[in-house]
Amino acid sequence: MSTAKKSAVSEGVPAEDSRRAQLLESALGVFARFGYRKTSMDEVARAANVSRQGLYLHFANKEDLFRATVRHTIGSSLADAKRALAVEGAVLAERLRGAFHAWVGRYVGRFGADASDLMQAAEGLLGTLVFDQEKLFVDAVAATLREAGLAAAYKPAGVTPRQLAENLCATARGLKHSCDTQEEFEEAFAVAIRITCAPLVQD
Amino acid sequence: MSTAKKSAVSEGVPAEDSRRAQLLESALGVFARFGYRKTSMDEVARAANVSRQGLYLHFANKEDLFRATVRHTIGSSLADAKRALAVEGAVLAERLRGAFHAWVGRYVGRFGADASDLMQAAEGLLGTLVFDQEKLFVDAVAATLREAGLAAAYKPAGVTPRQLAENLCATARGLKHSCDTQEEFEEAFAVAIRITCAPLVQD
DNA sequence: AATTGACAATATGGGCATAATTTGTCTATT
DNA sequence: AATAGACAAATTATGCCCATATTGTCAATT
Repeated sequence: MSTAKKSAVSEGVPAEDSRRAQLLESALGVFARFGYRKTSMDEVARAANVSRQGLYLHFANKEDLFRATVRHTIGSSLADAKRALAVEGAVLAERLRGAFHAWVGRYVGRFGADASDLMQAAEGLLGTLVFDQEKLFVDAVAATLREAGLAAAYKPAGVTPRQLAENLCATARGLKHSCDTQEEFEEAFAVAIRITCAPLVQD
Repeated sequence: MSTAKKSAVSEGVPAEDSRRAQLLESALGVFARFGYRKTSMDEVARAANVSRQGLYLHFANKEDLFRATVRHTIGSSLADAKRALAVEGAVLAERLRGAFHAWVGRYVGRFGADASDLMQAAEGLLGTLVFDQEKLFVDAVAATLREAGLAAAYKPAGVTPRQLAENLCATARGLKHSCDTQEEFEEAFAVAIRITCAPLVQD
């Protein structure tokens, strides 16, 4: 569907797509601060250093902009998370740290009080996409835990890798609500990882 | 301060205090469903099967009723939790299950959409009481974990009993937000306990 | 100790007109 | 490809009035 121009650059990424990505990053910042309802196209345009009409040149309307923002954000979050999980030569704990940083930690402390309508808007405009992507994230974490040998370590306790992954997600969710800053979150979640990976520590 | 009447009963609990406790239990149900703002004294009175004036006979006003409700609820939650942690002849996992049931699980699924102002009201009318009690809960859990020998098991991983306790609290917080029913919460938290207690399982 | 009925003072919610903002779409221009 | 200016339509915020609900406190009663 996308009009594939010939302006492909060294990286293999069309210039227009990286431009679009810049706009979406700016939009994410504004949506996170003000929520869907209280975010105006003008505010997004100013945050992205473009004119309001420049926004409409890339996105049909506010709904379209929001859909694209969520898709881009959650898509790159999942991609970054999977990349972190696959890093060669890193111990499990470090890979988990990177994955959960990409998936949640990166966004802790960036949401304002009016942002409580974001989930509702996302569900209304994108259906089960967020939920689906979250399931894929859990899948990826569970697979990594299994390959790292945690399945055997937790077998006696009757806990599956999937349950370990879901438990880490639940902990991250809780910390997201109780931590004010990103640093606080990362530090507390590092503990959660040490706890989960404890059976791997040779003593 | 309390006018100690001579109507002490078999249990050693004055009849008026158990009456008061009944009123507070009813009040908790209403506050949980409707929040502080949208709860009326009339609603509480009807839920407790007393007249509205009967309520004012026990509590000076709505603020007083709310303060007493929060104090009673959080106080008995902490007491029940400590009791569960001290149960003789129960394994650690079972004691933790009881403690977190008394502290959080018991209340999962009982809060309505309008209840989001409860924390704010509690902070405004009771200061740091809720926060303080939560700290005491963490202390109690941490002490139990230490006595159960988890400190030694997690020493190699560099995790203290207090960090284990705080991590369990974070997980409980996350599950509270993602679980719709109490059963769902208890089941998921049982997994969290198995993970935390895994080092104790002899294999 | 608790209930009923009643009361004034206050708080809250709905409706409505108006002002202000925002949206989406034009043009003309660089 | 992007900007600026302008525009009508739609949405949202604001102030006000009024009806209703709620609060806190009476006195009378069981």
